[in-house]
Amino acid sequence: MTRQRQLVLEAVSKAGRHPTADEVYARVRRRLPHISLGTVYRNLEVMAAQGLIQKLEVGGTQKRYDALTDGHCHVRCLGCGRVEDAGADRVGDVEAKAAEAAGYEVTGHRVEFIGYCPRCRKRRGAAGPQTV
Amino acid sequence: MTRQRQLVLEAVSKAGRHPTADEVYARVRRRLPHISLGTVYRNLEVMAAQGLIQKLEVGGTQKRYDALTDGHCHVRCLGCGRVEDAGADRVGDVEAKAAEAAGYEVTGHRVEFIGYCPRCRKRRGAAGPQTV
DNA sequence: TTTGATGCAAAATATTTGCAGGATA
DNA sequence: TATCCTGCAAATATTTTGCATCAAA
Repeated sequence: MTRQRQLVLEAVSKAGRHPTADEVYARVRRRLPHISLGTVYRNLEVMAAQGLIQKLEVGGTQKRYDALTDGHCHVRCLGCGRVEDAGADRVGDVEAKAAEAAGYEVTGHRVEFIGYCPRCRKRRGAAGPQTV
Repeated sequence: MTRQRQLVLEAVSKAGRHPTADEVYARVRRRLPHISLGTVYRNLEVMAAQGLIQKLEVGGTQKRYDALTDGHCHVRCLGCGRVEDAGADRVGDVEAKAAEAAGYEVTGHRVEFIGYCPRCRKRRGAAGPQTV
């Protein structure tokens, strides 16, 4: 755990609203002006693999990172692209639950399951689940 | 509806498993060798805006396109990246429903709601929902 | 003739990687 | 010393855009 990695982790936690890599980069540079974007990406990748943070990929052109690693839901705004948390993991009536979240006008939702297809299940041994 | 657009639409339908833009490009080129990748992207964009197809953005580095425009669920393989359909729109017990789907070993799921945040709701008038 | 679509190439965006040097154990 | 990490720069990968031309209404 180098100083760089420590600061990247802190930035992801403190940035709050699911920062993108360049938001993390900007935040870390306030304290470590010479850190490189490559280092930020590498550390985000390493910590996501360790489960310290979560890689989101919720749509839009950039990936986002999250300090909360449980599988909670998100709301994404079609207007400005912001992503916010949206309640419990297990969802009953998804649309209704979503509507509660922060006054959003919900136009839809998307559920994606993640795992291994039959072919990949055979191919891999006891390897742990990869990051998303 | 030009011949190019027609063929792009056909390619998305026939490719079946949520093709990426370059898969669509490759497929259309079999019948129209001089079509450009730019044209493919432009037509995918136009048709997604019209609701003829759906832009998926389910994670990974590339966007995917789908001829089915209802909000069904997907399973994505962490090993090979493939994306498949996974049952009904409204999900009761998401993990269980997903497990049914095509023998996947499901390691998690992700729910994303899409819509407009309070600020953007104010800003926009009667404009229809944008594509995802 | 006006409008919109195309092909091509270049630009923009986001992320990854090679490499030489540096820090750490 | 051996190992892992860094900064920098260059390379990749994906998507978008400018522009001259083309096709159709």
